[in-house]
Amino acid sequence: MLIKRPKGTQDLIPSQIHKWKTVEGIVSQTAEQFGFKEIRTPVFEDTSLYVRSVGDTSDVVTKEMYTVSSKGDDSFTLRPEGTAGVIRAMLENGIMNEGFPQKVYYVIPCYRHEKPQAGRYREFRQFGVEMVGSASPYADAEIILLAASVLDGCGLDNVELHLNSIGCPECRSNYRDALKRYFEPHRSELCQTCNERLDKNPMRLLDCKSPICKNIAKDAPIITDYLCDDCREHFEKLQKILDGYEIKYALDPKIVRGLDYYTRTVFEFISNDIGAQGTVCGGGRYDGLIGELGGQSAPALGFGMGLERLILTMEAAGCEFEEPKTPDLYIAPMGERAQEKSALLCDAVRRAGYAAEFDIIGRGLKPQMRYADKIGAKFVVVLGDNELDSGEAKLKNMRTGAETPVVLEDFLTVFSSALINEVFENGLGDEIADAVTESLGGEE
RNA sequence: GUGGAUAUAGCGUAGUUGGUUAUCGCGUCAGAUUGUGGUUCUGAAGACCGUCGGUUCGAAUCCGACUAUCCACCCCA
Repeated sequence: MLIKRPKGTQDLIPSQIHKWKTVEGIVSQTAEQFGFKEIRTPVFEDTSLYVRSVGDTSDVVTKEMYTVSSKGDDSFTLRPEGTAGVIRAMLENGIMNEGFPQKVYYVIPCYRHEKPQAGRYREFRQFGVEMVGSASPYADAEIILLAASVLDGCGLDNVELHLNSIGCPECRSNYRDALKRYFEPHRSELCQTCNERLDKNPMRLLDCKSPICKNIAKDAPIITDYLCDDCREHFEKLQKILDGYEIKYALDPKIVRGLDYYTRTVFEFISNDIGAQGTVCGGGRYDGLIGELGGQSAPALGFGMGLERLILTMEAAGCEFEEPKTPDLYIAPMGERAQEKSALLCDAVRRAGYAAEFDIIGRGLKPQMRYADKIGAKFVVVLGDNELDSGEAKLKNMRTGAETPVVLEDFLTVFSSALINEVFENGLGDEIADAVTESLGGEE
């Protein structure tokens, strides 16, 4: 019986990996364009870090964490999200003292013990960014613009931005009171979980899917009517900035993040093409978190983007992924003597910086040619007794079928010039030429 | 944690009211006269029909339990 992978995990196999590389490339390039630097932190952290940041009543902390105790009394938890660990690392390494703003990004696996479903895994990969030190709505806009640029760079244009402000702690307590006043008379009609929510976290009531609760919640007060002057001003300014960028968004009072640390701006990018778990990106501002974690209080914000959901969305939209690189040369030896020579030639070609392979399972010529074709080799050279004796071989261009004679002594020189010609004949030369003229601002 | 669906070679599938060597496609491997790929043709390997138990002369097919996967609730990326 074969051992199978743990529930909710997935293998990123060679035939799929180019999708990941494509997305990881877009994501990190865009982040760096915006001035964000990569950070890498441990996969596990002290359990109390998540209890304090994500919130001890949140679902993530109460029932989804992978917590282990190592020798002794320590309790560690596989990170369920990126922000807490990154902020911890920035504090611990004194990065906040190097001046504001501080901007970091990361591409990391996260772990949550949930029931797997389309777009939801127990191990999932997340691209995230955090920005510390700016309370300005321009910072909120930067973060949202960065997320939008990533989605755009992936070729996605049908992912909707939902935007809301949940205010500061003061606005929110006013709002909670208002909600309680509104829902209290309907208490007996609400579903059981909503009854509990009414006492613990009335904002969650707005999210209930039960038709009865939904109907009652329809006329409930909305948060944006309860924002204090500062919070309202911040939110309005953010909308103006986004309008200036011509970024489309929908004001959505139902966006209530499940992680406790959020304040003011919260947003989600939602796809309708990948099933029930459509939130591709979620984030917002968390001005209170750094103080909560024992640092000197500073405004901050960020987002997390689910890479598997991003890829699912791209697949649904028929987006293109980077093609995997193919070998420049395949060497087809025939016989023992030729294989020795092929090994050495292959090594020389690789040292010159090219991707090359030669037969290592002793196949006949025909299967080797098939193999060379399958792996997409650009050139093939056959080495047999004839070639070794005469010191001369034929270099075959696999796209055109043309063969050029090569003296083995000069193989590298001939091969590299053939490869350059191939790049131009194959049309890539035109692309390069176009790119050059475009960058010079020329017409044609 | 709560529902619903599904389970046949590496992948995708057929299998009629239970009947003997379990389909087909892709992929893999090998051939189609001398040492050259993509197309075509031929052939081969590859499945204890998810697991265990039951009904029956006989089960991939019917029944039960279990397991796994998928989808939805919930929650979130």
